[in-house]
Amino acid sequence: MRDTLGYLIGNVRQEMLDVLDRELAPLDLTAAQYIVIVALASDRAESPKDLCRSLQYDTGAMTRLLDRVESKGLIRRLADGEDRRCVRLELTAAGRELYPKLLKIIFELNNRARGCLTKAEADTLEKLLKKLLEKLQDAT
Amino acid sequence: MRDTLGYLIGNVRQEMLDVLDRELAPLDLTAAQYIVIVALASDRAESPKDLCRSLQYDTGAMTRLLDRVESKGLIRRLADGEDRRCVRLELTAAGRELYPKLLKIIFELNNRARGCLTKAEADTLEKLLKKLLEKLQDAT
DNA sequence: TGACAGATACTGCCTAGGCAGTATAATCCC
DNA sequence: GGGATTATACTGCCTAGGCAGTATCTGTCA
Repeated sequence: MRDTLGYLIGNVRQEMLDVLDRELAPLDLTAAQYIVIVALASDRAESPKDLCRSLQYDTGAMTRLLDRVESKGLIRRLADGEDRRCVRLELTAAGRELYPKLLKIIFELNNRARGCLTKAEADTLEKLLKKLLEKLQDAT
Repeated sequence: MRDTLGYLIGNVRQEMLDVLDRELAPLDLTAAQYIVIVALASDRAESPKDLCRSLQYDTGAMTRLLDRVESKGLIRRLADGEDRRCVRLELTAAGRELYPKLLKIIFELNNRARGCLTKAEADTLEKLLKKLLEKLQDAT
């Protein structure tokens, strides 16, 4: 039972998430909020719609997540000139300032995890996870 | 970024959790609740204390999780004769009935995941996840 | 014995995600 | 053009987990 892939993956994720939350705490950010900042800063999203799609996130949950990030003064909601249903998101100066720090944290967390294994093992793990993810998504 | 171990693991977990929730829905159970039933039925816990320890779960969250499971008539809270701070948990008949069905679901989910890979790959993945989990936990 | 430390379960308050329903806007199609 | 469908963001209600504080109980040790 404890050897189940689901069990192992769940626990590894929890360990990594704990580390991430600890790194983010001094910045007064949570793991969920950090993803929003990174997605906006790296130009991979500029609206709630984009975020929901790329993160496969519930739209209701996203509304509230953005409320929290906005109330911290890290993003702004603007009207979309083209489509009045949409909201356009913009990082504030404070939000932009966080980005390099967040990149550093991601980078170090990844290194820390990979450092638990040999280079060959880490590469193999990455390859197997990618394959598993792909096949699981296909099955849907 | 999307090649990060953390990102991959998070996504694989989400996919597996989605499948699990879909399997459990007909039984009117969630993933969190199913773990409680299995732990009690397999004699790996008989109190909130045991559950919190083995699942590394917050005691407040556990109280409320048990509330929900109890309100579904699957478990009972009893007084512990030895230590009056403690609560003893017991499956009801309805709770016990679920157990074999849950085992089947776990078994099939694990097979489904492993079936996405070759036998050798699945074994390697399991081994690497175990190693990673162990090292990460040591680092704490 | 009696104060004190620790354990146990619980509560309140926070973040977080999912689902269903709603209001508004855009688009499609007749 | 106008009605139906779809898209977008949002709200309410649910489950869920973490942290801090509390009441009660156990065990220790001075």
